Amino acid sequence: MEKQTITIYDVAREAAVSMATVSRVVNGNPNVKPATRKKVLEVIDRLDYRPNAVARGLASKRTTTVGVIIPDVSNAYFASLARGIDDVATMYKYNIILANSDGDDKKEISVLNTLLAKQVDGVIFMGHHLTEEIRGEFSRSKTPVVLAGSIDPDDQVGSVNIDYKEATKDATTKLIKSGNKKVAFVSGSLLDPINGVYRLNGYKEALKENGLTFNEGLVFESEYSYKAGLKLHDRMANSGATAAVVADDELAVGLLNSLTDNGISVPSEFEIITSNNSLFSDIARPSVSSISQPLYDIGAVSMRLLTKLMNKEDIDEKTVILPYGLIEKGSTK
Amino acid sequence: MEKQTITIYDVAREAAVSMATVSRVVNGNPNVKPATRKKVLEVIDRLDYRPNAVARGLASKRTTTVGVIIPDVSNAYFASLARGIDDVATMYKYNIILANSDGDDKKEISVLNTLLAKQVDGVIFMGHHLTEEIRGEFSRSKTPVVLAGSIDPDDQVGSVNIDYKEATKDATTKLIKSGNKKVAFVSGSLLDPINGVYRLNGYKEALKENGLTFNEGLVFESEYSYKAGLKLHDRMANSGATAAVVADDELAVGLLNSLTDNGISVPSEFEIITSNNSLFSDIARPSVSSISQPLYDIGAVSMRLLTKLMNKEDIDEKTVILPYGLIEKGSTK
DNA sequence: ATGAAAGCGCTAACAT
DNA sequence: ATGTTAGCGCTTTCAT
Repeated sequence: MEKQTITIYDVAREAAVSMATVSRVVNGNPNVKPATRKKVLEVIDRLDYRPNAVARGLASKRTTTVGVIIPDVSNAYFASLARGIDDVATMYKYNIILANSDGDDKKEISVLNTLLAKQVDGVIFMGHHLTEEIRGEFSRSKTPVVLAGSIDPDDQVGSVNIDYKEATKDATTKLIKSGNKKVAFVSGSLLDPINGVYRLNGYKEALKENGLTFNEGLVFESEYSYKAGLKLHDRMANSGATAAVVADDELAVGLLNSLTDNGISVPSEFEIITSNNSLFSDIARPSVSSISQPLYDIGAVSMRLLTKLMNKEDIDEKTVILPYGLIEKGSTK
Repeated sequence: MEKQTITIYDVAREAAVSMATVSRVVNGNPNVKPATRKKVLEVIDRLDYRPNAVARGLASKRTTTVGVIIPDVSNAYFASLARGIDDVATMYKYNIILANSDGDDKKEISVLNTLLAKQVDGVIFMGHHLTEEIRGEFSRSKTPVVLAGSIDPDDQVGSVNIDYKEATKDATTKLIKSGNKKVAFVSGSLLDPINGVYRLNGYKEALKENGLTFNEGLVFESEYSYKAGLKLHDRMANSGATAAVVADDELAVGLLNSLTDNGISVPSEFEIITSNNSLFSDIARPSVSSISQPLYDIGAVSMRLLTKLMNKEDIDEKTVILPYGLIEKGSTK
């Protein structure tokens, strides 16, 4: 019992038509007489014929598959984006090949190359720091690319984000207005322009507009993890900060728990605003006030944008900025 | 500037060899004279040739792509499995097509069919209730299937899990030993054999061995979500339970927070043991004691098993049971 | 060790 | 409306 596959040819023979007609029926081409269509469909059903997408891809040069490069699916932030991407992909009859990169430059390149070898029709890239090398690969290839939740300093490819600068500015301002003179800025690598440029600038602007001077000692660069947050406590205490804007929820909750566990009361003695409004921020006690990002939508809109690019449709604006919010919960006064 | 692709033919011409030889070089076939190999590799490099995986797939009938059916990537439990799957897939030069099913029977079938149409070499399935229909599809297809964190009552396909029954029994026993006479069993749909058969039986055995009688009123069937957990409070209070074994961390933390918010002290007045030992259980205050499952490994081992199946290697045992643990944290005495 | 040639299963002109 | 016929880019016998 070998894996005997039924091909378009078998269907054509059984239905006494040409393969072209079968192909037309399968592809919904209107140029088929209803009676013929019916006959062909019956045979397809009877033979349980399933078009071979690989052959199709080779002949048509379209695979209806897009590549998704993600730092880590098991990270809640990216997983939300991925879910939005897949839902819209499905809606437009695409499948996604998901590839984890760990944000590693080399892996990103190698993964992109295998994706291109597989002839994906488009690529959605999520990452932190967009290296020159990967940007080179993007422009060398004719395959459309969209960045989801990631910034291209040169706007060469499509991208979907929120206005990180304004969001951080809002959060910082709120903290200052409530009386904090020393607000810490806690983020991931400053090499990521989202942190080092947008968020940091928003933070600085807020300080400036409120007559506070920027203090290097209040800038904390950290890994995005709960454990890293727990470790922040000592340095935070020494800095004299009484509040913090944090770029990541795990990090924020780690900081929160380490403060609380050390007898510092949040929000009365220390206020925190985080950035992703994830379940982590709701679960924590107190719950953590947060910027709210439409993560699912960022993914969904990225994929939608990519479908347009793949279709060579006219794009009004390939740099999309989605709205954000500021949710006040228990970690602010 | 059209997307002018260079093919194996271009390389063959430039290197003054046949396509067959280029193919051999690309595929690492040893039957090539070193000098020839070198010459070909130079041309490949110069022309920046990249083998077309689709053509390759059509000719060889292997796509080096596996399909992964997942209820929801944005769920931490499944995301961890997915990460393990992808890492091992990458290790063995496979890519994964990830498809969300929402655990919906219809979607599972349709997604499986598009995956098979794309000629994936294998499928990893994660789901709750394995319907007869999908099991039928599995057996009709010659494509190997492995279940990750999901049970096939008939053991027809490969699967990787922990011993849910023993784990639940251990957790329940611990709760009983610490003095609780009424321990609630909180899980997702009992239609999922993991819940309705394994976990529930483990729970019942623990009761029995400790001289307690099973009480229907202590069985809570719920959605796996934080919100659903929050809503459990009233029913839980009325049931008279003073402890609970919970099948999902979000659910457990929801229950925990609702109890705490209502003035019930955990663990002194109510004890909780959850099942996934995820970050949620660490973040919560008190942190939640938990069964620990090697989620990443379940994914990794599933994929490893699938590679063997795809390779038609001999399998010692296609039903793999991985070890679990019991981590005592703040929600138990 | 290398080449020639026949597909793989389908789409897409081009005819009719 | 339907059929014919080239490919798509590669792997894989089978020769040599």
